[in-house]
Amino acid sequence: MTGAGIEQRPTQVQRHHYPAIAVDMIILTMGENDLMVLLIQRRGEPFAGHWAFPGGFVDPAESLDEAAARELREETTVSDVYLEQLYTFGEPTRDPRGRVISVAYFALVRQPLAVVGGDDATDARWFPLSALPALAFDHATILDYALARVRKKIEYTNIVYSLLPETFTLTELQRVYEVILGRRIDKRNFRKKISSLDLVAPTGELRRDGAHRPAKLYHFRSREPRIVEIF
Amino acid sequence: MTGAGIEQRPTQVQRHHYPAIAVDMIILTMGENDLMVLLIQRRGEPFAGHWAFPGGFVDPAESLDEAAARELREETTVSDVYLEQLYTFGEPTRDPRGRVISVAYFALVRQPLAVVGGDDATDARWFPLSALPALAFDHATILDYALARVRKKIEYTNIVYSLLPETFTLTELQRVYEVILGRRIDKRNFRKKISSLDLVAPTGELRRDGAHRPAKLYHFRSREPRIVEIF
DNA sequence: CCAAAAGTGTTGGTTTTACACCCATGG
DNA sequence: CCATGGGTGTAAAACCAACACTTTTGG
Repeated sequence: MTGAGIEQRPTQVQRHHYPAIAVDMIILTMGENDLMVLLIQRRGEPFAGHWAFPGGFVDPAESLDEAAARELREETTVSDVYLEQLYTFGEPTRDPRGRVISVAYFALVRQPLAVVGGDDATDARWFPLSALPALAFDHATILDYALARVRKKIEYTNIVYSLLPETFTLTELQRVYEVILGRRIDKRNFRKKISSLDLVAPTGELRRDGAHRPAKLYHFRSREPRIVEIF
Repeated sequence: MTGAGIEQRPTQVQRHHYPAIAVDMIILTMGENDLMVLLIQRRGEPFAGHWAFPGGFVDPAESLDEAAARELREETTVSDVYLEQLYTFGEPTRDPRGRVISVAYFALVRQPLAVVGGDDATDARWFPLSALPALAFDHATILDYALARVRKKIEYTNIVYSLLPETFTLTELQRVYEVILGRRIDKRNFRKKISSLDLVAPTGELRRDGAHRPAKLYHFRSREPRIVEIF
């Protein structure tokens, strides 16, 4: 054994054999019929041509949350983002170049957020979950974690606000739940539930689009994350 | 910016400015009227005399899970433990000696597990949550995370099995839920719920202790972690 | 006038909560 | 025979799931 107990940490932090620490960002948004995830195509080895989550190393003076927020800013224009630490992946062999421990974060962002042009023309694209390309490293596993977390969390918090624009229709709201939970929801039951929770309020506006009755627009009463039992 | 995108990792992992990676173990067990947490008293600075979670650095060749399991073995004799990664804490200043990123794990263990005599007479003790000593570093924050996770998780999984001996009474089982959730539960409703879930089965034995009707003993049908909606 | 999506209530079944007394034992 | 904790059922309320038609509009 190597000496248990935090009290046995060296007085000065040593300078070798330490793994590198990266953050990887699972950035999700709503597509038409699917969640979309932002991926970057790798040019060099290993995994050249495969797609990976945006991410990068943690700077010496920044916290993990700050590193994640920075990486997010570098990829998208942010507003009303929901950002949460997901899990830390540290298999010794997950990066063939050397030991890299990755603290994964997931972010839920509003759709119209343009992908920021990579500073070096890296090819960044949104992919629907139903048509993912080959992922680099252990990123397929990481994505599984992220989706499990989001599916669970959407049921007992109000974080859907981060996936919707300022105003939206109840049908659009319902669609978000259906896409993430992967099942149809009864329209009447859904509206009854939502209105009993006081999460949203009508703006008074209508949206008219197409040959049918216009839809009332709603907005979230609060865009702060909050625990609310929804399903 | 420092160069976004995982594809820009250096070909060889560099050897400096990397933080140290530790695991910290929040080891919980059932006490009489409270959850208990295992703590180790620090001798040296910083935080001399304060108490801290057991933990230590991650070895170059081991995964995070392996490091956590090793630290757990070094502190307790293990059997039927539930072990799960909790969260990663990486504030740059959380350890005054230098940057240490701590991947926290929590473990739920059976009570009679003796604390292994520290290899160097470190003072390790169980503390009830209601009477904690001063904690070192950011360990009070970490404990809050752990408790929130355990409280949530106990409601939708069967992980209580890890806190109870092979056989137990329904009253003992109920007590675990009451202590962790911090509220009283109606005995009849609790038994109705538990028996509807098929989590436990009677062994046929009775336990007689004291001047009252003996209690039927039960055991868990399965001691594998499983998702079960309990409350 | 037709097609399309928006909007709206009721009923039956299930689940949850509240609540009080008898049982078996040891001393 | 008494004190102790073990064990059991029922009724009301809340919640959830299933289900179909009318409204408003644009073309």
